[in-house]
Amino acid sequence: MIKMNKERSLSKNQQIILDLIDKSSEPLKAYTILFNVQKKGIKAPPQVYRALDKLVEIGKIHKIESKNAFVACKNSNCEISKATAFSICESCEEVDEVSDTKLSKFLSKFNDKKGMTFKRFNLEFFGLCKRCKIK
Amino acid sequence: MIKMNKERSLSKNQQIILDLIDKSSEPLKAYTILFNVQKKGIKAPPQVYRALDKLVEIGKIHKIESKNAFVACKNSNCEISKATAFSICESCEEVDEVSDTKLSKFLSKFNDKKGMTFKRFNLEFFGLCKRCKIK
DNA sequence: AACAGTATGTAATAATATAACGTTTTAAAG
DNA sequence: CTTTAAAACGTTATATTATTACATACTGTT
Ligand SMILES: [Zn+2]
Ligand SMILES: [Zn+2]
Ligand SMILES: [Zn+2]
Ligand SMILES: [Zn+2]
Repeated sequence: MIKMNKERSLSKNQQIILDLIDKSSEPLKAYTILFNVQKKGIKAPPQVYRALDKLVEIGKIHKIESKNAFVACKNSNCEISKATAFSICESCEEVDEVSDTKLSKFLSKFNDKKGMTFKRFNLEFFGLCKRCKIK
Repeated sequence: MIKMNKERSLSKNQQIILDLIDKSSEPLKAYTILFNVQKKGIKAPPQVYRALDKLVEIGKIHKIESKNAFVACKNSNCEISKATAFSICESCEEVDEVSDTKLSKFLSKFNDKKGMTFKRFNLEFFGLCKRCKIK
């Protein structure tokens, strides 16, 4: 069985939730999402979490683990959720997806001494953004 | 109780919880810890979380963000919670602290294009460990 | 039409984490 | 030895994040 459809079409709930995350300037938490889509008929946590799981799986969004929050992938050529890196400002909480070829190459090629095979990584940098440094 | 160097001495609860994490072969979750120290008089979540927060702060343990679990630092020369990297087996869930000079140098020197100053990073690699690859 | 896979709606509950108190211990200064 | 401030403690309640379980409906393929 070969799957050919490259451009999977999203389901209704998936699209609603992706739209919300996409237009947000900051990472959104699951229950913030829930609150904001209740008027569209998504009323319960499992509906949100199921859509989030799928969107993460297909690489449309990423989870910021240290914040339990979700951002849209800004990086259309980013390998599907396999190699993610973020910069997080500890003052204003701004989150950006880092896309740096050297960085992702270095990490994708990185080999463990213990013979482990890496299929995926997630990297979170913390610090102060340009604006917050000035203050 | 031995403390001969100028290291900060831990409080009673901190020591109990560090001991438990230290002798565990796997990351421990907060409520697993709570359950296991109740016989020692630690009865409520805040007691556990307070000790965990402090232990993370002083670098004795690290939080595995993708698992909401805690491991002891195996790397006595690791910069205090500033530069952490872990390998996580997706099959057996084994977690190891990666200590690789090239990796930590590369990441500590990494500079954002947007002018952000990084003070800290956390990296989590996912894949299959040696044993799980064979199966 | 039959089937398999995916998605949905809903209720209940589990798991993770913090707020808000007041009290006690610790360590350092006077 | 007192005073004092910071850190740690104990306790109750509550907030936040995430999953289980089950019944139903939609999707595309044979
Ligand atoms: Zn991305
Ligand atoms: Zn900032
Ligand atoms: Zn360490
Ligand atoms: Zn394994």
